[in-house]
Amino acid sequence: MRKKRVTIKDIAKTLGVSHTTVSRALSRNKSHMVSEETRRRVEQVAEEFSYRPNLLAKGFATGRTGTLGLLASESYQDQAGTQIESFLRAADERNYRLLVGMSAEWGASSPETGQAAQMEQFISSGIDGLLVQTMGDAGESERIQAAVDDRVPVVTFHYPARGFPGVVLDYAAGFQRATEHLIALGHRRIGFLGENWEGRGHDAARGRGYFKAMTEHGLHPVCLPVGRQQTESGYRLSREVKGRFSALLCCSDYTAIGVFRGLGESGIRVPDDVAIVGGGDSDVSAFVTPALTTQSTPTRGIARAAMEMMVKILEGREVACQIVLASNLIVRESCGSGAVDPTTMPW
Amino acid sequence: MRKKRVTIKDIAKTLGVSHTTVSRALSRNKSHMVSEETRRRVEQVAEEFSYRPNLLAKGFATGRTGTLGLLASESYQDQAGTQIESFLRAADERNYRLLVGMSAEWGASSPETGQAAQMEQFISSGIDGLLVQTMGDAGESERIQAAVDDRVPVVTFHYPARGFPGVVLDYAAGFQRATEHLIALGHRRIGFLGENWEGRGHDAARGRGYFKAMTEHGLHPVCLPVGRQQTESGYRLSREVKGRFSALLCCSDYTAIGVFRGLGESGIRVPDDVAIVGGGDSDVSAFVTPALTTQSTPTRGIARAAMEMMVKILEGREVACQIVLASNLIVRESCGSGAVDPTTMPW
DNA sequence: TTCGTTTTTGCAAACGTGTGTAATACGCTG
DNA sequence: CAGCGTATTACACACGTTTGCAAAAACGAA
Repeated sequence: MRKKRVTIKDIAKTLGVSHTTVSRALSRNKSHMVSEETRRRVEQVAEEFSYRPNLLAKGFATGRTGTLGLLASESYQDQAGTQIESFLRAADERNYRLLVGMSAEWGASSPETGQAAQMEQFISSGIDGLLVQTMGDAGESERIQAAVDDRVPVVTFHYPARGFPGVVLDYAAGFQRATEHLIALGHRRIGFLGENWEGRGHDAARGRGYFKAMTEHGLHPVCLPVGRQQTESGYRLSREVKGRFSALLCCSDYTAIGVFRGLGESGIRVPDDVAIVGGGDSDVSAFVTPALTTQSTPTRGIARAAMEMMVKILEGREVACQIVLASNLIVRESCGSGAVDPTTMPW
Repeated sequence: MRKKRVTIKDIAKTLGVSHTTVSRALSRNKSHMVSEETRRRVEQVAEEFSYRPNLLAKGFATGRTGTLGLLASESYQDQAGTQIESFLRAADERNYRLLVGMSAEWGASSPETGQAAQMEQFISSGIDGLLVQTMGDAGESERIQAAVDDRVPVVTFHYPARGFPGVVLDYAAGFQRATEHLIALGHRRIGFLGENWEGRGHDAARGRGYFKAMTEHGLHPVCLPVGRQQTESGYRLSREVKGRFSALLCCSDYTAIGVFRGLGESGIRVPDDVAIVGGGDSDVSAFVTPALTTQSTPTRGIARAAMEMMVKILEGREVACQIVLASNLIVRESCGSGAVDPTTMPW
C-alpha cells in the first residue's frame, strides 16, 4: 500500500557493490560467479531488509513469470470448483502460480467476457502457458488457435482438441464398461440419457461407448436426448421409462437425480425396479439415496497429468500429444449389484 | 511461444510518430491530448497488427496490474470450489483478473506452501489487492498483517479479522434462528455438534447463537465436540444421541450426513424420531434423503460484497470496516416442519 | 506580421531485474 | 618481470509502457 519496496539497488548501495552483483548473488547464476564472501553478505542484507523480488519486473525482464493461466468451463457446474481445486494443488506442487478464469460458453454474449477475450487477457498478463478445459464442441480448437496464436503453449484437458497436447478422459470406454456392467447384471432393455452419439462432446462420446456395447451384444440402443436443465430433463424423461427400460445410463449425475425423483413419484423403486448409472462422480453422487453408481471423473489425475505436460513443454521436452486417462466405474447402490466398494461411500 | 510481440514502438514506426503518442492515443490519456486524426490512425494500425498491450510492462510502469489475489481456505473443502467460482464471476464483472491460491492451514508443514508464503508470492507478483478467506483462529489477523505488511490493501471474508475490512457472515444469528426454529417445533432437548462456544472460529460462533437461544428459553445447552473428520465424527456421535436428544444442530452438513448414517443403522428415523439441522448449505445438502435443513452460506453474496469493498478501497473511497451478511435458514425436510420451500430443492 | 495561447507531439527518464561484454584484480608460469 | 588465464565485479543496455517537461505546431487575435 504505502511502503516503498526494497530493491536490489538498495541492497547494492548499502554494500557498495553494483546491483548486477546482487542480482547474480541472489539468483545463483551459473555463468557468472560471485564470491562466496559477497554472496553471504548480500543474502544477509537481503534478509535484514526483508527483500522480496519484484516478480513483475523479473517476468518483464526474462519473459518468464512462473504463472500459468487456467481456463475452466462454466458449464461443468459442480465440477468446475473441484477441478480448479485440483489444479491449484497440482500447480502448488510444481511451484507455479495460477491465474484462473471461468469462461461462459463459447461465443457468449459480450465479447469481453468470452473465452477468447479471457485468453487474450491472460496472455497479455504474461502467463507462461495456458491450461484450457475443452468441451469438444465444433470448431473449438480453431478458436483456441486463433486466440492464442502461438504466443504461449497450450495444454487442454477433458476432451481432445485437434492440434493441442492434452489430457483426455476416455468417456466412451467408461460408458462402454458401464453398459457392459449392466448387461452382466442381466439387463437387456437399457436406455441412454444424453446426447446422440453422432454429435461431439462428452455426452456423445459416452453415447458411442454405450452404442458399441449394446450392438456388440445384439441389443438395441435407444437415446433419450437431455436438455440443458439436466435435473429437470431427467425428471421429465423418467415418465418414458416405465415398462420400456430396466436400466438407464445418464450422462450426468444430476440427470440421474431428476430421474430418481420422477420414478419415486410413480412408485418405481431404484434399484429394485430400474437400475441407474450416472456420470461425473460429482460430490452429490455418493450422498443421494440410493448412492449413485457413476462413471468417475478423476479431476485430481487430470490436473496432475496436465500440469506435468505443461511443465515438460516449458522445459522444452517433447510430450505425447494426448494422454488418455481411464474413466472408472464407481459401483455404489443404484444398480443393485450388491457389491459396493466401501471406500467409494461417504461413510 | 515463438511470435514476437507487437509493441507500441512498432506501431509508432509505421506511422512515423513517437511511441509516446501511440501510448497516449491508446490509453486515451486525459492530461495530454492527441488529435482525433492521429488517434484514429493509431487505432487502425493497432487493429491491423492485432496489437495487444503487454500488461506486465504496463503494470510494471504504473504499479497497477488489474489483478487481485484470492486466497481461499482449504479446510472449507466443498465450499472452497463454489466460493472460488463466485469470486471468479464477481471479479469478471468488475474486469479484474484473479490470481488464486488455496492455503493449507496456517503454519502448515513446509513454509513454502503456507499461507504467508502464498501472500508474499502474490504480492511480489504485483497484485493490486488481496482477498483472504478467514477462519477466525487465534492470531490470524496478526499473521496476515505480518505477511502483507501494508503493501497491498486486504479484504477478508467469512470471519472478522481485526484491523481489516471484511465481509462476515453472522453465524451466531443464523444458528440462533435455527435453534429457535427447532424450539418452535416443540423440541426441548436439543444438542449441538461442533466446537465449544468459548472458542474462536465459525463453529464457536454458531455455538454462541445456539447457546443464546437455549438459555433464553430456559433450556440446557449441550455441546458434543466434533473432530476434523466431520462425517466420521457425526457417525460416531450419533450413538450418544439415543434418548438424549430430540433434535441436533450440526455445524457442517457433512457431520449431519454422518449422523444420518449412524442413526439409520440404529433404526432411528429422521426427521420422525430426531430432527437435524446442518450448516453450510453445501451442494450435497439438498440431495440427501431426507433433504437437509441447513444454515445457508451465501457464497455469491460474499464474493460480490468483498469485491465491491476492494474496488472501493482501490478507488480511494472509504469503506465500512465490516459488512455483516445474514445467514438464512434453508428449511427442507430433515426437521419435519412440513413447510418446505420448493425453490430450495434440487427438483 | 507578431505575439500569446492552446493543442499536439517528442524527448528522456523511470519502473526492477537480467545479461552480454568489458574491466579489474589476482595468481601462476616461464 | 612479462604474459596469460581465471575469478570476480562493474558498466550499460534491454524489456514495454507511462509520464513530467519541454518543444513544436497550430490557431487566433491584435
